[in-house]
Formats: sequence, structure tokens, C-alpha cells
Amino acid sequence: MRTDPAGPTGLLDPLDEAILRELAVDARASFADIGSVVSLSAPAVKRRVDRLRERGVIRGFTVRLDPAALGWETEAYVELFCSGSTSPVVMRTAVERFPEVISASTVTGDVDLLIHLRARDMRHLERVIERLNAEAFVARTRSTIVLSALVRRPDVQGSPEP
Amino acid sequence: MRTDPAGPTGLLDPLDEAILRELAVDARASFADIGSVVSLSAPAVKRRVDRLRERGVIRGFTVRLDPAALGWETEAYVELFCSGSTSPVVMRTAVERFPEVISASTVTGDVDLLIHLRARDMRHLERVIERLNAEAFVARTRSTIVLSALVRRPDVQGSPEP
DNA sequence: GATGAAACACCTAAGCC
DNA sequence: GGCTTAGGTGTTTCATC
Repeated sequence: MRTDPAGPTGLLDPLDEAILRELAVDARASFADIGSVVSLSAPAVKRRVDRLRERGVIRGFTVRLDPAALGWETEAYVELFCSGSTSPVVMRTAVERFPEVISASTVTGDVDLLIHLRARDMRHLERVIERLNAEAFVARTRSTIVLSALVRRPDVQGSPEP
Repeated sequence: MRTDPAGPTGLLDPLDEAILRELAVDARASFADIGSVVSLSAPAVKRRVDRLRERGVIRGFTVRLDPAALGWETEAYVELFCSGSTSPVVMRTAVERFPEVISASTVTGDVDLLIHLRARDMRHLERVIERLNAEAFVARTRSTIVLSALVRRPDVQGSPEP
């Protein structure tokens, strides 16, 4: 078995890190191209990528889209205050039905659920907020509209485990 | 020039939409595989993908990583209240230096800057918040820690235009 | 203007050392 | 981890509609 220099902490081999950096920049890069950057042969890169997928470090590969080019011009955070003690499963099921939702998390503090979403325009956003407010478990909402995006970096894109 | 069924609104051809859906699920899928789903030949798919890249709809392809598997277990939102009228450029420059920051946006409301970040653990998060607080233009911060991620969907991953 | 078939170069994947 | 090879893929060209 291969010695894992990362150990149980989840830290990675420097070569694995370099490979992930290249894949983050261009996930369709060939193993040979990645290999020439990290000084490894193509098969060696493939083996490491396969292993990273097996380990669950790599969840998959996806396309980076420009939402504005697709007509999604409005971005907002909507905080949900829930009535009584609503279970996370109920929240998740309800919120998942909205294609506008990018992420939804239960959080510490007054707010029960923090939602990050995109809408085509303000009119669309208004309708989404109304529909969120209409959910049975939602007591009230508080919205914050994004004025300008200063930093945008890659983040996890896989669905959370059930 | 090609007739754009999308028009100036930014909406897409149904075939382009289908191709983007496939790429969102697996950005390393072969053009032939995508073609068999959308009923197009591999060259036709490639030409459409090339055109989507030229148009800026596709910004690139990236890897989806599991932060927990990489040792990033803590996720939080930090709201920054800025002293006086700090320019967005100053905010951006300062915040960009933090590798922990996933996104930073100027927003409506009391808060001046909303930051989404990941840290290895609570101790790490605490240090990041301290460092953010130490920035010259930061009056105070308010933090919200993510308890559990209910929904996580792909979002833009390209850097915002300067 | 867009598509599909074919040709070639390149890459992936699975075997070897 | 590198090398080799067989099969698959990306990319270009060309004819067709």
C-alpha cells in the first residue's frame, strides 16, 4: 500500500496539491499536460487523479459559467427565520425545489437558514422571496442584495451527503 | 453570422443548454458522449462548446473538491463593517490576500462587506477573523458559523472582472 | 450557417518493468 | 513511478443540406 504523507489529517502530498491546482484552473487539461507541469508522466498523473477520486477528495469536474451571460444578473442572500423547531430535512426539501438557490446552510445566531441565490432580475428575486416566505415553516425573511462581487473563488460543488 | 435564438437577453439555444447541463455534471465527459445525449455528433458538440467559450458563457472547467477531505472543516460568513467610506478596490485588495476567502461581496444594508470563507478548524477561523479585524479599514466584524450544508450547487467560479 | 463522416494526431487506460 | 501498446478521443478538413 502506498504511504500517505497526508496522514489522517487529510493533508495532501505536494504533487497531489499541484495536480489539483492544475485541474482547478483547467479540468479538461490532459494528463500529459498536467504531468509536464508537475514533472510526472501521464500515467502517473492519471493514477493520482484516480486515487484522489477514490478517496473522495475529487468529487467530480464541472464547468464554470458566467451567470450574467446566461441572464442571471441578480445575486442575493436571504436569511430565513423559521417557526418553532423545523427539522433541517424539511428545510432542505423545501429549499431544494428552488432552482435559484445556490446554497443553503443552517447557521449559528438568530437566523435559522442562510440562503445564497441568483435570480434573473429584481422582479424575479422578489417573486422568489415571496415564495420562500409562503413556505409553511418560514416565519419571516431578511434579504441582502449583492452590489458587486469583489472576490469569487472555486468552492465545493458537490451535493452534501444526506 | 449565426442566428442567435437567445437574442440579446442572454438566453440560450436548447441544445447549448443541454450541453451545459452535461458539462456541469461531468466537465471531462467526451464530446461524443455529450453528443449521444443531445443527439449531435462530437464535432458539432465541440464547435458549440468552443463558441460558448468565445462568447464568455463558459469561463472554464474546474474540479469539484471535498473541503473536508482536504482538512477544511469549518465554514463561516463574516460581515465587515468598514470605517468611513472605504473604496471597493481597497476592500478587494485586502480581502484577496486571505486564501481562506471563497467570496467577498459589497451588499445592501448595514453591512459593508459580506465574506464567505473556509478554515481548517475553529482555531484557524478565530485567527482569520482576528486578522480581518486588524485591517485598517475594518471597524468591526460579525460572524456566522455554518452548522450544516443543506444545499450546495455549482456557481460561478471565475474571478470578477476588474 | 450548421451538420456529419472521415482522417490524423493525441490521449487514456491497462498492461508491463 | 516510468514505459509500452491498444483502443478511444480531440481536432481539423471536407462534402452535404
